[in-house]
Amino acid sequence: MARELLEALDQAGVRLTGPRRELAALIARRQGHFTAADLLADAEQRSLGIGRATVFRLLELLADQNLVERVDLPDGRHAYVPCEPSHHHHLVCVSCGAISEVDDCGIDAVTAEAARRSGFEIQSHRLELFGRCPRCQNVESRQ
Amino acid sequence: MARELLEALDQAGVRLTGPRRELAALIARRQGHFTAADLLADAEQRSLGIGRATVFRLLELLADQNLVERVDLPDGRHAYVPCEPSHHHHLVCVSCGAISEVDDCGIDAVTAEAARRSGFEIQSHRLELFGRCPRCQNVESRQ
DNA sequence: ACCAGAGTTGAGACTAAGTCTCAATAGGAG
DNA sequence: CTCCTATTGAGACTTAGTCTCAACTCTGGT
Repeated sequence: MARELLEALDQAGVRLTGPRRELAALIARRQGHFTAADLLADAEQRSLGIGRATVFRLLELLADQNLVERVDLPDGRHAYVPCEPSHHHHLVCVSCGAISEVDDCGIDAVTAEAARRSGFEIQSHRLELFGRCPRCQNVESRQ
Repeated sequence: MARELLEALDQAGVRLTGPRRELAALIARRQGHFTAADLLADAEQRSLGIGRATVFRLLELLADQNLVERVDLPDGRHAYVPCEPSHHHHLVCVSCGAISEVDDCGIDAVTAEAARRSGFEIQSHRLELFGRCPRCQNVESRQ
């Protein structure tokens, strides 16, 4: 998956530098969401000597390319989720942080209805679903 | 509207102190969303001598009572919206910040479908719609 | 293989957002 | 009115993110 990220960055016309390769690898080995601080900690732990600014800059780049999406967790923190560049939404497991992608199953009808009632011209929307993933449900029911 | 906030706080069993009354009034006179910094600036401008911590504490209280909802703006900032305590979503005008409430017109079907497909047990969701309110549409079309 | 120059980098200062602590204060129940 | 406790403001502190700048390193052209 690190490869995909790098290819997409290459497509975007930016340089494939050492730090970017390393960060791409770190992102790839993470599952579910992660925060900028997580990435920074990973890099630090491996003594990669990557600066704070570089991490934020890469995340911004990836977000611009829709390779990563910013998700606002219920507790107010910001997390990032590596994902497909197409429009979709996320299901976030509140126990383990696993992420599942959801495509637009009917949300457009909801936004259209809201637009009709309110008179707003809707430009974008954000839907985030929080719950427990199948694995965490199993773990809990076994206890 | 300040009165409603205070009554609700009273119901919640907390003290109706001076700072809380003043902040409630400030919130009431704001339209649309506002950030903690906005409130703080309001208070400062009027030399109310209200501390930063008090503002955040009140917002937390109000959020607990669902009298105010936290909205994550597209630019990543956190804003608050005074609103009805029932479950609903917000339409945010990206030009002027006006807020309109939207009740659940069909979103439950979407979450149910997402749950079915993914196996997640969905506990909560957040839907935010961004666009231009009727007034801002008019203003722009007149220019 | 080399070079030049533009894009990128890390360090660290800086800002903004939010939390925490603690002594002083002020609601409000009785 | 009194007393107890919730609440307060100040300010230190933490965390998230941005900015600047000199040094470095990709990469396309030769």
